[in-house]
Amino acid sequence: MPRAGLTPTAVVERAEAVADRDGLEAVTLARLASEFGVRSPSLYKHVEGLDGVRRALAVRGLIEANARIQRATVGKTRDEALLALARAYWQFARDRPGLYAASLRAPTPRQNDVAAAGEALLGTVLSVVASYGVSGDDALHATRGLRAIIHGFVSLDAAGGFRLKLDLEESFRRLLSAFARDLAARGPPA
Amino acid sequence: MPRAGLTPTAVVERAEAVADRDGLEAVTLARLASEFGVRSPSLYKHVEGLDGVRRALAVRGLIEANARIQRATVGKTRDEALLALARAYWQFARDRPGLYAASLRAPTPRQNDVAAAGEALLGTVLSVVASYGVSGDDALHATRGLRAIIHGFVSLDAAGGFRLKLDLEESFRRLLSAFARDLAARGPPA
DNA sequence: GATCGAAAGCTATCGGTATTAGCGTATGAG
DNA sequence: CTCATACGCTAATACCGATAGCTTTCGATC
Repeated sequence: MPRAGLTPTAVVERAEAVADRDGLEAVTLARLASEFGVRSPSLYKHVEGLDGVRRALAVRGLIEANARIQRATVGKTRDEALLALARAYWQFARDRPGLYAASLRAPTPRQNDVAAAGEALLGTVLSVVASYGVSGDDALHATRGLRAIIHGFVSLDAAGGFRLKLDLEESFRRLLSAFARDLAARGPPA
Repeated sequence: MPRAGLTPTAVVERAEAVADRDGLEAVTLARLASEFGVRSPSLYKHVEGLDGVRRALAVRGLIEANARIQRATVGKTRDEALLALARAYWQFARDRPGLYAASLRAPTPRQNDVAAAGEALLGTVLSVVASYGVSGDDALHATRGLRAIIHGFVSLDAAGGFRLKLDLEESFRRLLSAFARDLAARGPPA
């Protein structure tokens, strides 16, 4: 019985591919094992069971989202940065639906790695908000609001919640611009 | 073997209780059967498998949310109605976490009952938006935005996404008032 | 009140999942 | 070349949903 050359990252990367192609529910140890031509118990030598795979997916999803957002917003401020952030996150959800879904299923970030990845993402959002010149509690309330808006819109879209023909981009733009106006009003007068 | 007196609604109501107490994942045919002192295959005489239970939960969740929102907004308009709607929905998610979660897992409302319940809820939201005097595409964009805001905020809260000490009510209020201001600006000058 | 058919709950079974225990072998370090 | 370790395996357990087909209960009808 030749070795399959499995590694933790190989398993998780395969899990990402399965999640993106066939949905997060399709990510099962049996499925992963079969894709590697291996029996499921063998996977336990590399990952901590199905929960371990899911946790790793969540972390990688958060990291990927953060990376995309940072790439998109670097050097930008205010409305330009806000729009870029929102678009980058939306695009992430569209490009990597399984990884995106996995990143949402990290309800109890007891695990340090999940918490760290989540906080990094939060920091990026906060810095965009801060570019409007708001600070302190204002900035924190605004960060919550921005997360809610983007998460709400993107997840409703991903779940097929918007069934009308009406232009989605336009809805998104309007929602963000209303938020941006409010944010600008809270910052310094100019 | 005496009859257990099962009915479709009895099964689904028990499923609601399990979902609210132990989470939606705990809603399993085996669990429901055991709660009724019955074997799992017996449930198939009353519901269409686990999928049937889930579908029924989704429908009942949407109906419950709609009922609460209608009760909360009746006789109100504009900001008063908007705030009441948002609060009622948030309260629903807090009071009935399992049923709330079930109402979100209706991604493909192919089933007529799910679609109908979803559209009824949508209609209620639309009527609140309409109270601002906006109509046509403006109203549809606004309805999408409002859904995104509320869904995003409430689901992030339900998932434990807001871990700071900062007052949640205040964050919610600010987010909604920014939206309301934009909405008022789109309506007739009144 | 007896009868009988439909409805309800049962057992048995199948296929799927995760997980653990413990075995044998391939592999690379020495 | 040896051998300890890492790796993949089989076997077994314990869940889960679902179907087939049997038995029993119950109520409508005569």
